[in-house]
Amino acid sequence: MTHLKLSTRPPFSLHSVVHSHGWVQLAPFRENESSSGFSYVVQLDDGKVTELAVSEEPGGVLVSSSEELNQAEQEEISLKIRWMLDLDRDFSSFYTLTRSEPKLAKTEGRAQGRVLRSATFFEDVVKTILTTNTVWGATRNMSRALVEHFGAPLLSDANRRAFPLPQRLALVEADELRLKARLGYRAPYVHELAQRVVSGDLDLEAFKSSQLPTPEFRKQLMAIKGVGKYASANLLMLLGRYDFLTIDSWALKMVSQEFYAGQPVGEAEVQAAFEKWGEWKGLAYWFWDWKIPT
DNA sequence: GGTAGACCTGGACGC
DNA sequence: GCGTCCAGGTCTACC
Repeated sequence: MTHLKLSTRPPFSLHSVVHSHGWVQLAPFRENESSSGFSYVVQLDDGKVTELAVSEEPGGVLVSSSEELNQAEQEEISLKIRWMLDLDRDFSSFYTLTRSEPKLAKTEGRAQGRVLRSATFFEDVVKTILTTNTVWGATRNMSRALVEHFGAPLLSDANRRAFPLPQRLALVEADELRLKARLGYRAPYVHELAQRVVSGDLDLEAFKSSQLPTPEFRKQLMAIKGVGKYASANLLMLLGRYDFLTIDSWALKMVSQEFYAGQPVGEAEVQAAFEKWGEWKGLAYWFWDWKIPT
């Protein structure tokens, strides 16, 4: 077992990152309620599969690997966890704005802002496609089935597997994805995505550091089959681009209830409601203290 | 550019 | 237990 300690920019709360959205419920994540952290099975560049247990400690997080790691593997894990938890981002200007908004009054105290990501952007794109046009339970089932059938196993426990690499999914027929992972009509989208990544046609990991303006970047995301308006906005959030809102049916319902007395609203009204938040509008929307309709 | 219909799964509901 | 209906985004064909 190898332990790594990673520092973070304060304020930081691992609990807030883990509960920022539902990703921790999707395999190969597993929530650890006793430590307010999580575990995650990952396949490293050299092929090694290890399970990481992540918990909070003063000044940062502790990462415990189930396998012994050499220096290069430790550095790879550090980079992955820093990305997954967005440890280096500065949220101070967002918190300055939230201090004058009662609906976001608790955000700074809870250190909310960081959004949990998967280790690779490929994994996040696939999972986002799995959230479209379905209920959350089905998304969880599809993600779990992908991992169970196509993920690389831990040497010590074949029941724990990493999220499948694009190389693996590119070799699987779309029909097999449909049948075994119950992906339905999404199967050819995931299959084509994996093939494009493997062929070099699409460098998804480079998206993490793209400098393109958000509107153009969004067009790139929407060029991926299966990624439309909602999915692209969700992926922009995951990449730390908060100047674009995730508008889905839930957003329309919430904004209608919160700002328009229950009257039907469209995308324009949702955008208008959060326009003043500028580069932080996605986060303001995400952590807003909504009035949940009864 | 806008719109209608198909795609697929799982939950809710009625019988 | 079985059948039916519906919600949930995106794509494609068509206008």
